[in-house]
Amino acid sequence: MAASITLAVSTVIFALRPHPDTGHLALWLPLVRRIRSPHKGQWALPGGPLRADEDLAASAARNLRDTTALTPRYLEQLFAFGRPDRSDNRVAPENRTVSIVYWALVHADVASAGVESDNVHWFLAEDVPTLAFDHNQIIEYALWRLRNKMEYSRIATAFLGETFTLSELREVHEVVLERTLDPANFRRQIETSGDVIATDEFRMGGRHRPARLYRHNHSIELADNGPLTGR
Amino acid sequence: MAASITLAVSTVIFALRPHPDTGHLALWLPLVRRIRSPHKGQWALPGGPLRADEDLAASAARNLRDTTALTPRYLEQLFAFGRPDRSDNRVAPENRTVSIVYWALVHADVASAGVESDNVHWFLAEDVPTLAFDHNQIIEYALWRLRNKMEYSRIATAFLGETFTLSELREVHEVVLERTLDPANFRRQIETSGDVIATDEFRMGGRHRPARLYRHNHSIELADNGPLTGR
DNA sequence: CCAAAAGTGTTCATGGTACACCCATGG
DNA sequence: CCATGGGTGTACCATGAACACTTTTGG
Repeated sequence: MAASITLAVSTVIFALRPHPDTGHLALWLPLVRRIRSPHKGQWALPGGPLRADEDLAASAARNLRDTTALTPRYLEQLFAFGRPDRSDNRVAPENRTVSIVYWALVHADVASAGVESDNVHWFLAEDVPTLAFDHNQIIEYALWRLRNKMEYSRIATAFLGETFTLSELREVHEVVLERTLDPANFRRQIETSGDVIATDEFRMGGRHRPARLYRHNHSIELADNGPLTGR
Repeated sequence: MAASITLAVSTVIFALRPHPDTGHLALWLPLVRRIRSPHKGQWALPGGPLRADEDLAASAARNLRDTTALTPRYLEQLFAFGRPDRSDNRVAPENRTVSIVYWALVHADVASAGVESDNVHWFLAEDVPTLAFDHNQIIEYALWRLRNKMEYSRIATAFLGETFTLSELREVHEVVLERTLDPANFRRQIETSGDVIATDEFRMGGRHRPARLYRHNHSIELADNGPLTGR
């Protein structure tokens, strides 16, 4: 029997939701339970074979929609993983899988939290179990890319709604980067970057001065991917 | 007949050699002539199908060795290109190819220049002809990544031999970035980065003060690819 | 001595960091 | 009134850009 190579697309999906213990925002990601061998029953990244007439990014977006019922606010190719031994398939060792992995940011509102089922579960990024295949390493790499991009692009707004306060935007940075940021300096950096636009509205209700709402500047791409923009 | 997806690996290979007109260094890359349909006779990136038991990076290195008889000084995955229509194959429209593209830097010494044949030819990066498939766009993207990485990593040394002067290193940056750099400031930036180590030797022979030779610091990776290092 | 590149010193602008301080709201 | 986060001002420091200047070779 001839050896065959299967091409699959998987997606690492990130969202911010409150931490169950502290109540502060935390990074979450959804995983799916494998329903067949190999690694049947283990948790894994959402994904599946690339369809015959489907673009790579479209396949990632479809997997994302199927598992979370959400639309990605940001979607980018992460890496193609193809070590011959990564499938670890004792059943058919002459077959291997090459996975083209995307990573996505979604805005997880309350509604989307209810999409969980027995086979789909959201995990804290800091508390991911042992996964099928090399998916733990893939998530590590996706986290590294997310943190890198958080520092020199405007992807943070993808976690938020249409309008947001600068405190909310700062909290996104703080949660992802795992360090506190000076509110005064953060404000100035964001304001001079031109990435956000001030509105006339304010977030009222706190026991403190109302915070101005901003919206993000749609005329600027979330991240500069050079000649690949829009691909 | 069922639709099938072919998985191929291609490589964008960069080297620096003198420009035929000006004599200054310039960016070159080797292309191969396609010997079969589609696009038979046109120039294209070196590459081919992934072998059954071959790692992705190993496949790229093999393509590189076959076309240039060289070993890559730097090799990194660029992107996976998979638009369903990118093959433009009128013969078998139900088949498509997904290409995982790598990019490489090689040190092109005199010997390697003789490896050209009727089916392998080095082109100036600024003067690449119309290529098969979407390979022109792929090269544009590889150039963008090369220029980006040149500014915040130490890949420039991959173009040079074991020892080099700071002028030579600066010229690599200048040619790739297409702008001149202040020699005094460049020197200080490189020296404080710790990327290179001064030797006791000097490059003699010019009608000017001899230049100290440096070698690169092997204890630092050429580029920080995070958890993917060594993969 | 001159030309040319190697190498050093100094100044200035910019951008980030630390932190003091005032503002506006709810309670 | 107080507590709390929103928002402003300012001083300091590190980094990089610009450029004058000295050094060492070959011719």
